Amino acid sequence: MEGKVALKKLLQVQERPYDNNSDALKGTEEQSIKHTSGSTDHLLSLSLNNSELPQKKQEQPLTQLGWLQTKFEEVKKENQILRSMLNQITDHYAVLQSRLLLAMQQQQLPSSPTNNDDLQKDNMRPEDMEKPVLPATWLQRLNSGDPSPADGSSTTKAFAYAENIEKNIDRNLTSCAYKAVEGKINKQTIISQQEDGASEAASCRKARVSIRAPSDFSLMGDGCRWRKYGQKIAKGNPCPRAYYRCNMGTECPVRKQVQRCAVDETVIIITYEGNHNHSLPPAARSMASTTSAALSMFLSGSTTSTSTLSNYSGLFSSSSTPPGLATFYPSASCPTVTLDLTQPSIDLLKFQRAISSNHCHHFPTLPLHGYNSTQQYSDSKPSSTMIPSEKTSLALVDVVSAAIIKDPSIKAALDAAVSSLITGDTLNINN
DNA sequence: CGCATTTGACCCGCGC
DNA sequence: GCGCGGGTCAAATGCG
Repeated sequence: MEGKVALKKLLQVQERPYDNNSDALKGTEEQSIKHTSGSTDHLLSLSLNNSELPQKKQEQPLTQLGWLQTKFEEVKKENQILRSMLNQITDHYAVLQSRLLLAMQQQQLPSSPTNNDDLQKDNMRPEDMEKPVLPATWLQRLNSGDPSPADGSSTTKAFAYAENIEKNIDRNLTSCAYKAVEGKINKQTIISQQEDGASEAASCRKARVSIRAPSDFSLMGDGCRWRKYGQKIAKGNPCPRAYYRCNMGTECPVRKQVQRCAVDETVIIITYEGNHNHSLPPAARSMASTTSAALSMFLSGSTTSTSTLSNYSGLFSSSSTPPGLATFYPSASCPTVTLDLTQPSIDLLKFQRAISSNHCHHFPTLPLHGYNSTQQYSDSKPSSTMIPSEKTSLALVDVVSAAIIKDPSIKAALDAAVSSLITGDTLNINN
């Protein structure tokens, strides 16, 4: 799974149109990365551009052989570097995935030492927290400016591109986690307002992850095959709600509902329930585009406070109230985390700090290799309005995690939604 | 003809 | 116990 995602990213290096930031492999040599199906043993192959060969081949056939051998060695080394990159990406994806899960599960461990540490982290300088952190070996290569034995340009660009990939993976994972956590925070607020938190949690049947998205979002496939098995007009919404069942795996339990928003028909609400029992295929590019665009939207704009989110009480917010980035709706039978892809932006940094500070202390053996998720994004400026208080956020993370532990189905549903989002974005890193 | 979708009937949980 | 509403089933229908 992790390997496939990482590989897909590298494959995209070869396939996607180049732009000024990611023309990683543009140059005289065109590298192609192939992999054997069902295996993590990736074969890196090379094809040489004919323009490299011209007069030498005719005028100096003997030196041509030597030149080719030299070139072959150079490319061989470069391929080794690329292979190393692939492994790095695979490892990092696994780490990021672990981090997401750990953030949800940290509640299981004692929290006393964490709080002080978290407070200390609160006092860290922003520049410390925002400094991009890459794996040691990766950083070493980037800092040395080396890796290519030839001209260095293509591989260096490849590293830059891979760095960008990593940022996007991290961004999306933490975004989704943030949304889930903030949604849970909001759930907690609502529950406390109702003074019925315990009974609500006990009555939870299945947890869901709901995604608000622009209507064109629904036109895109999300990489899964869905079979429609029902349609119903729900109370309070003239638009019918369609019920779909995942048709890919045998007896896949994942279901989704698709419905237009009652107050804004340009918005659709996709609700995922359950967890896929099969591997997900490469998502359709169109879906990836839309997902990426949606992610970009909420990653790059204004912010929403938890207190604002807590004002939501209806199943879906009305047009008169701004949609929440992540909201937890305590509906009658099941809790629903709503990820709002119709609204731009969240502040990733603070959440990343919260997550990383918590899990790092709870799981000291986690193989982070000095890596943490705090990265600096040019389009994601820290904002004090995102969360009323970072201490509040950290405390709420604990509260939230407890709810997730109480209801594991939340994680399953979140997994399904996150998988879709991540799968989609991996094909459109630099869009 | 096979498959997907539609749609009314039915089931189930919840509140009164 | 009853009614309501969400969710699911399965026969009917449509489509390629």
